Amino acid sequence: MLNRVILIGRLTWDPELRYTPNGVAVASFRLAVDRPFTNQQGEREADFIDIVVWRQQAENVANYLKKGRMVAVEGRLQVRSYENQEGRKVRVSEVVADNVRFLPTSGGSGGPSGNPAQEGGSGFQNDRGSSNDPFADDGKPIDISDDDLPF
Amino acid sequence: MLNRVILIGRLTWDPELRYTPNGVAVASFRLAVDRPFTNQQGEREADFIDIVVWRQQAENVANYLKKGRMVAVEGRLQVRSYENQEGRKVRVSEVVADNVRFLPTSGGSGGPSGNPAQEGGSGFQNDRGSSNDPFADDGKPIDISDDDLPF
Amino acid sequence: MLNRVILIGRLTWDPELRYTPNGVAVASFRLAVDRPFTNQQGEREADFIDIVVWRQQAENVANYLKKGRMVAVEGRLQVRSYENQEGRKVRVSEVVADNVRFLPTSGGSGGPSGNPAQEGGSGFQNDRGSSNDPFADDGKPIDISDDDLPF
Amino acid sequence: MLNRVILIGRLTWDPELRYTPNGVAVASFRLAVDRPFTNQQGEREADFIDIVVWRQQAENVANYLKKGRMVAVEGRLQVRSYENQEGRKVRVSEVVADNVRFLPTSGGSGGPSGNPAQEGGSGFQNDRGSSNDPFADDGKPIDISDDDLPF
DNA sequence: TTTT
DNA sequence: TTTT
Repeated sequence: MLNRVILIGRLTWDPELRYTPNGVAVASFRLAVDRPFTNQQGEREADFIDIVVWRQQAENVANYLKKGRMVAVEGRLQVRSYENQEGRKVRVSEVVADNVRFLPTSGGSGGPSGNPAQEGGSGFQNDRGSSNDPFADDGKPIDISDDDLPF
Repeated sequence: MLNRVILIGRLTWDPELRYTPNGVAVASFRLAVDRPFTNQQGEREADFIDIVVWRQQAENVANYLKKGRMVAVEGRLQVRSYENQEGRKVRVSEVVADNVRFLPTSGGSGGPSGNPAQEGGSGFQNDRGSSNDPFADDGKPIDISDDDLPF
Repeated sequence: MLNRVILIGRLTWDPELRYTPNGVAVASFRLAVDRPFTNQQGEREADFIDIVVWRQQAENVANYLKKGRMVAVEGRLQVRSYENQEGRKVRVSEVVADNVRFLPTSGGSGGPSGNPAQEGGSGFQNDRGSSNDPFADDGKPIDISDDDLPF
Repeated sequence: MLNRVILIGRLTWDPELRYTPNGVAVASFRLAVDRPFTNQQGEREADFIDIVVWRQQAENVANYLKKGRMVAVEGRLQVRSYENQEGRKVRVSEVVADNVRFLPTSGGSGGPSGNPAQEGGSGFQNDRGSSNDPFADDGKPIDISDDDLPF
């Protein structure tokens, strides 16, 4: 009923382009997506996720993406099932993308491109002037309080 | 019951950092998120979306992000409502982020960082070899066919 | 560059259907989406989020949805800005839906429809047989261990 | 770097509950998620997606969910890889859920629970009154026009 | 075959 | 093993 996947990761190798008998382009590539935590050995692992993309975006992917490039992918998770030569059922999972956004691969301006290590917050209170709400397009002074804490 | 927002965009100005009376850090910034289509004048518009982030990530955002930097944001859409000085009800919408990923801002290696213009596909069929399924880790030859077209 | 919103909530009133001068249908409704936590008074609040949907789905929404019905909505967050009669800039946020799924409103079979209260886990270990991986379609015995803990 | 999956589907069988050696609960189940289109034979297929959930939510899932129940799942897509007894590399994909919402299974009030069939829109223009913007909490009359069409 |  |  609803099936949505959004990923940001890097291509583990160059994309592969093929065509259906009717001439419809389909590109496939594998994405390394870093896990948000480290394992018990303190190493950061990744999930290696197969992506399929069709038609014009397949051509773009094949023409412009290379191993190591970073992309954002939107799509749905598809699971295909078949029997292999030994009669074993094999399940293949892949993300069928309807949107692949090419992202810059290494930063030029503006500081580090990765997230900084998690360090402790200062805990000091900001002594600021009249308006506490940077989004207020209206006169009301809104004081932020610990009531607003979302977690 | 379920409320999930995922955005990629650029900061329209430097983030602002404040603290609650209890010393909890909260950062806010505005994101320009390009729309996926052009308007009737052929111009690409953007949505300007306010983001709020708390605690350690607020400190990181304030320390490392600047106007123009690109980020991926995950969070929930929050709508607050209040009466302004003229007694009008004002609604404020913002994304309360639980995850802000810093992205590289401009590409070095590996080709263009934006998506290429949408041009027509070739329509020619690929003369491909033995394996039709780039993901197959098994012997079965799978022919892609137009049956697999997802849209 | 990427803008995706996914919501599950209930309509706060019946949808409203209108048409553009060119006869294109557009439906709008407001969704109450419960927050995932309670406020400091122990009450569960909700975000009230405006949804817009176009064309055929607008007609379906107008024909079949009523106040109180539960839906899943996929779309993008749009922020429009204009000046009101007093010359104040007003920002309007809404989710432009490309997919509205109608969900059953109250449970028949199979137990409670809401989530149960959070109670403590038992902590007892399961004494089971050979295969530890319910998804294994292969012979390898996979032992789950605390290494697999994702959080 | 970013890995988010959101699904709505039905359990294909009762969930299975296990515990790690340290007594941490882990539940697993399979979800049938209908595809948004029909295949060339006009049949609606589904993807069968494995879900894993940990700790307290695992206990809740095991206690309250049964085959056929509808749920919304939020999580990340995980791909594990191992060698089976024949020395073949097997890849296992599953969604590690951090949020499982129980949904009502069959509708009581309020009309049909599935989406209606896609029929043609009327194309007639609405003869509407004073307010054009159902969301306007302000004086400005906003005329919707075909410029607003998002797709 | 596994990205940075 | 495959939901409605």
